[in-house]
Amino acid sequence: MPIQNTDISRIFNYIADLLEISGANAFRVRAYRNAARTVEDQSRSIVKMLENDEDLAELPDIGKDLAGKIAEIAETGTLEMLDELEQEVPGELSKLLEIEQLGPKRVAALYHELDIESLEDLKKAAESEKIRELEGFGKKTEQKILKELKRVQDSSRRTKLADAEQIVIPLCEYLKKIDGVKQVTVAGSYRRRRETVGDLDILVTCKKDSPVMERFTSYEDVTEVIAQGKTKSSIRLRSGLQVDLRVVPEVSYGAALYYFTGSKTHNVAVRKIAVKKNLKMNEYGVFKGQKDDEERIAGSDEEEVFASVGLVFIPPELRENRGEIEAAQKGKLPTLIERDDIRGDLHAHTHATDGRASLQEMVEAARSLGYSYLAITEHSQAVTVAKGLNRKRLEKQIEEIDKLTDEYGGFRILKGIEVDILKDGSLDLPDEVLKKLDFTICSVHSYFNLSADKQTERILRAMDNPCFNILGHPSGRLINEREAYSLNMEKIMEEAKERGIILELNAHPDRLDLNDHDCRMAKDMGIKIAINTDAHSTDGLNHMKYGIYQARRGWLSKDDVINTRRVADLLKFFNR
DNA sequence: GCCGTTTTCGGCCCGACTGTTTTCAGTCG
Repeated sequence: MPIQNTDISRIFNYIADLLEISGANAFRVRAYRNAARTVEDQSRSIVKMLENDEDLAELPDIGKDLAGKIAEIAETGTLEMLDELEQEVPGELSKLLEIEQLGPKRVAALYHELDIESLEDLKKAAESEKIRELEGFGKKTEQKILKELKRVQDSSRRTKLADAEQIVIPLCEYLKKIDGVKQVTVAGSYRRRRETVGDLDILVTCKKDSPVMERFTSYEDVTEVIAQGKTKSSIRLRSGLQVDLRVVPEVSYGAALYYFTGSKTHNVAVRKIAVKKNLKMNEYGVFKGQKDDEERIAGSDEEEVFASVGLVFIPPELRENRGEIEAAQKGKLPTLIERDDIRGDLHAHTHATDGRASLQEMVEAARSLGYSYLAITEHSQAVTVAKGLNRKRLEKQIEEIDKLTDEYGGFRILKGIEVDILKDGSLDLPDEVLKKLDFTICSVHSYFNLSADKQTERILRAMDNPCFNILGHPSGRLINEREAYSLNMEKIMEEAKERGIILELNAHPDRLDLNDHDCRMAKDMGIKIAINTDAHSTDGLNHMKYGIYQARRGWLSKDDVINTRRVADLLKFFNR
């Protein structure tokens, strides 16, 4: 198995943890974390870059030393320096940092004073009430640690965006109704539309005497009040999700929204620009001048904050420090795709297979969304659990669609199939019947555990078939449930580009497949994307927005996405 | 450990809340 970028970034983060616990210089620690981030954000394989003799020290936050360390990892899979570090600090201690309340200083104290080396040791010590005796600890901290240990075991998972939405919308409604509350906005990774959120950050502006904090911490869904102050409170909800509320002054609203939307690395990078311009930037605004004589030059809205450091507005989805700041400086930000750009959906099932609605119901639902086309794409016969269509049943559905099409003037029902890519790379239905369709989506639904080489080869062989139009949910991952199968995505994309094959961005909130990185890579390579809901019900068609969010995070414009086209232009992509 | 239009040393983002203190260190975002 070749060394992947994530292997390298994991090692760097791990080193940073251990260095932190060993009391190393904080900026040295940060250097490792910054480098980990840089490596993770590369859409190309670092090992390949090395093979091409590229100088890794030219990457941001990677200098001569870390470039050498990356080369060592690429060659040996590990680092001599790490072995030495582990002699000094037990590696298990890095896991203790995942416990809230425990940072490097406390972990070091637990190790030196109580010989705690693992989560298990920690639990024993807390249960026997030894931790409260340590200097800097106390009874409350000990109890919080026990609680945290339990929570980490129960679920350390992030919450899917769609699930967070279910929780946050009623909470915001509740907050808006409280006396004196003016604005309520969810910031953080939720506003950046990350596929999962760790916690929720809500900002409010309100009149001075508003009881918003008290009402927030007494919301009916609260199981724990983690902190409560005048401007900041944190609660935990029944779902386990943590929610932070910040009350901010109106003159600072834009600065606070910007600050708490993040991402952290984006904010840090922009604050560095501010420092260079002799400005100070924080959640209260952008300030000019020295401490005693400060002047606020921006803060009430985000545009103003951006402008104060010479940037145009950067959409929240792009704020990940992946080149958006440089693009904004040069005026080269992409015009991101919007929900209204979508003219139709190219992936839907009916109750002929595992869908819940009839053909007619699905078509009606698509029409009511304002679409001008909908493709029906059932599973093929190999997916027996979904009653996948064989040749005969597919031909029957083709007839049905033709009949229904006559009834719906102006709305186009496209004839498609989600045909299985079999283990050997052949397609699950004969070409003669596939040729009768407007297009095909080809997907992997079996043998997820092949080696990267074999899986890649399998898909490439399928792509050799001239009936192959769209690669469905390309990585196969299910968020929080199943990892993507091993795959050389870059190779797949190169070949897709060559053959005019479209990649799907499956909009189902459990899939969001392609992910944001891969969308960006596809765009950079000039590959077109279809954003599809894979709807199994009329409601399922509404998942389109999640696909749009992910597409925006992947820098996609209207032009990059084929189902923003009129049907006549769309069909040209299928070359039939 | 990285970085550089105050450039090879000396910086490196900044503020709120908590618990354990008795003025602040540690942690978090």
